[in-house]
Amino acid sequence: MPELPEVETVRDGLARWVAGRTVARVKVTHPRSVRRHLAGADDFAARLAGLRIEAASRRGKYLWLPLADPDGSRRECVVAHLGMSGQLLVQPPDSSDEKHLHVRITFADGGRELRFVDQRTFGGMMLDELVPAPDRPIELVPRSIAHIARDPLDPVFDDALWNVRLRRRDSAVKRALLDQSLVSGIGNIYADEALWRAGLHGERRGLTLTRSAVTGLLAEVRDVLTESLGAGGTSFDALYVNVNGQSGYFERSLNVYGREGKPCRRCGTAIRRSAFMNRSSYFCPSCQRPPRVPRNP
DNA sequence: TATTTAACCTGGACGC
DNA sequence: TGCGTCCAGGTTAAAT
Repeated sequence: MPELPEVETVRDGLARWVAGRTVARVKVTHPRSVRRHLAGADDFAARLAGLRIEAASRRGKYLWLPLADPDGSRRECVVAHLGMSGQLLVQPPDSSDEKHLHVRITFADGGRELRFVDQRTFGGMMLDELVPAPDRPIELVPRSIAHIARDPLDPVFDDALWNVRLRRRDSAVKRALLDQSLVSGIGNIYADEALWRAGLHGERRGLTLTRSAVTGLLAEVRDVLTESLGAGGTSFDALYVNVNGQSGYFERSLNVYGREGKPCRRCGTAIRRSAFMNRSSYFCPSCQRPPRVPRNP
C-alpha cells in the first residue's frame, strides 16, 4: 500500500519523467477518479490541457504537480492521492491500456504519457490552488491539503511539537501515528514496523508515554521510512509500483507486518495479529507489552 | 472539543 | 464450477 516511501518513489519518477513537459490532452475514463474536482471531469481535462508541469512535490501521501502560471493571476497544481491501489505510470503512447486505466494525460512532445491506474478507486486527482503553508508562508501547498501535517522526513518537521501533541492524547499511539493531521506519511505497515522497533504496543495511550519513549518512536519511524525508501518501497502485490511499473523490495525487510505466527526476529515469540481501527495490527506480545488496563481504543 | 466509527470500493482468496 | 463471504486500508463525514 502506498505510504511515504512508495509515494516518494513515485514523486521522484514524476520529477524525472514529467516535470518540464506541457500537457496536450487529458482523457478521464472513470469520473470517480476526479470526484474531488468538483467542477467535473470535463473541466479537469479542459483546464489542464496546454499547461506546463513545473515540478513534482509531495507531503505525506499526497503528490502535486505545480503548473506554470499562464496569466500571473494565481498558481495552480494537479493534486494526486494514490489511495490504496492507485498508480501513476509513465508509459509509451502505443503501449496497451491497463485494465483499470482511469485518466490519461498526453504531452505536446509526443513522448511517454502519464496514466492514472486504480483498481479500488480510493485514489484520485484534482486541480487545486497553491496557497502559503500555514506554518511557513514562503512555502506553497495545495489548499486542499494545507491541514495535512509535515512528514517525519521533512526538514521543517517540528520534533518538540510532535512530542507535546502526542503525549497530550488520550488515545492509542497507533491511532496517533495514522492521524495525518499530527504526522503524515505513515500508514498501517510502517506504523506497526516503527512500534515494533520502538518496543511499544500500539494501544498504549499517548498520555502514558514518557518524553524519551515518544522521541525514540519518532527516531524509529524515521529509520524505517528511510530504509524502505532506499529499497523503493514495499510491494505486496502488483498494486504498488513506481512510474515504470517496477515493484519495491522492502517487504523482505518487514519485521512484524504480515508475519502472524512467525517468530519475532528479536526474541522468537510468535507474532500476533489483532483487529484495530477496522484493520490488522501485528505485534510481538513479548517485546511490545499491551497496556495493563486495555480500554476501547 | 476530542475522539471514534462507518462508509467508500474492487478483486483475490477461501470455504462450501 | 459457481456462489457467497471475508479481507485489504487511507480518508473523511458523521456520530459519540
